[in-house]
Amino acid sequence: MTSAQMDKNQSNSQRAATAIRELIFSGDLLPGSDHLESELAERLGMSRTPIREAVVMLEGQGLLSVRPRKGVRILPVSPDDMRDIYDVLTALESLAAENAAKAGYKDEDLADLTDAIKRMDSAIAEEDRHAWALADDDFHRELVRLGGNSRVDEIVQRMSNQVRRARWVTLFVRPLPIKSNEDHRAVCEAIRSGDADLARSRHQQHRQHARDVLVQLLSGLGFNRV
Amino acid sequence: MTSAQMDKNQSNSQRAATAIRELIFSGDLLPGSDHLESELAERLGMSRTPIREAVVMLEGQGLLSVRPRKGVRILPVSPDDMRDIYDVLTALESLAAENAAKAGYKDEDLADLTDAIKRMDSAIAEEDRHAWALADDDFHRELVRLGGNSRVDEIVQRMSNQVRRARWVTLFVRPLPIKSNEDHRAVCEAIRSGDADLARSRHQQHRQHARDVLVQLLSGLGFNRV
DNA sequence: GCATTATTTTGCGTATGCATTAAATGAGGC
DNA sequence: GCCTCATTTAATGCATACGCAAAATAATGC
Repeated sequence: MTSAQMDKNQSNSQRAATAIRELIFSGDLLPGSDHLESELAERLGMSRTPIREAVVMLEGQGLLSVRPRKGVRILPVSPDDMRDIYDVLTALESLAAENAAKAGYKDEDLADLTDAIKRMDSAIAEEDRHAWALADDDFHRELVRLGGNSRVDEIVQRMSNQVRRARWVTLFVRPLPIKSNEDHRAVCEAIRSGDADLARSRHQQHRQHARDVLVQLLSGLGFNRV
Repeated sequence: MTSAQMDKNQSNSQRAATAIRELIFSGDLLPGSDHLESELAERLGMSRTPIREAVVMLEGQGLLSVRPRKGVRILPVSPDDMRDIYDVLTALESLAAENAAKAGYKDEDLADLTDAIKRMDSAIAEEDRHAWALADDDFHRELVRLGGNSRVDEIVQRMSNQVRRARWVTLFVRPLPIKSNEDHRAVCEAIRSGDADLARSRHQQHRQHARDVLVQLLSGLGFNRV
């Protein structure tokens, strides 16, 4: 899982950034925990300098905060945070859906999107939640890409990363997301037919529902942070 | 204008970040220009280390990009970029307006908002475009604050910074924004009366109009970058 | 025994030097 | 005259070192 391959031509700072990100997502660095720069440096086998740069980057992405003399703190994500993040995702992905519908894509342009839907279908048929999650990610990423707004792309990516930590809750506690696929298909169809309003509203509804389910779940199960 | 006051207890990295930001906004560092780290270090009277950290931060905010051996490039903002940015602002500020309306604020909570509107009114009466711009900024910032979503707040701030560079175009070339104030008042009223849908749709319309005017202006005047 | 001060420890911010490597320059062949 | 390859130049990425300030610990007075 930890794909720590030595990509030759990228800086140690970048390697450090992705490595620390991985450590956070994998749960190796728990939310709320503190870590000294020197500790991370030793752990990743480099000096403090690239670690610091990585930490500055990750702080900008909202994954951690540097607290002088207390180490960097891995930021927890509360249910309220999750609601905020989902609201941003809802707004921006809906915008992407709308713009994608306006762009007049042909069927071949939507190949990746329909493929992702297909994979979600078969994943549901086999009750393979992990495969479903991967395909779902692909769907959303491709949708945003089709939206053609690079800043939306970037922000959505950032927010998705923060949600990813609660993935195992969304995956294994909630019921199999069957209705979800109807939504995906509807959004895709609206894009194909160029109905921007429908694409937007349908995706918005889809995301809002997902948000409600997740927040309810997290609060109900007593998670105050993830 | 260059408020380079020596705030005693903040790091040089942070000072460097704000200083470089100022240099960009003030036009001292022109869009598209390249600057060596050592040059910036000397200019700000510190070593390269804090400069590098500042540069990493600003790169994360989309203001510049580090291009190894070519120096940091101040990123230009094309009309297309401007459209993308305005679309993000539209989506997120509309969300904020909606949430603000749902929050059930009392009149006193909306004091800052109405105050900003008042200042815009008098600024228009006196044809003081600079004062209007300041009040307009305040209005939008306060609106987003009332939305109560910290991530929306952060992202909007970031995007607004990028727009700010084209401010002089929006300010002095376009006609006096009289209609703009009607919009602001309507949004404020919708929030007061708790009409979330109206608040959202009205603000969306307001922003989309602003976007169209600006993009048209920039393209028409032959600005390919700002 | 507790509070308060003195001392030590320790983590961070920054400066500096060096090795790496991309760009620039020059030499030589065509 | 122009293209190719070797050489030089120089900016960066990184490691290291050091001083300072905050936290932790010990010591002293009450």
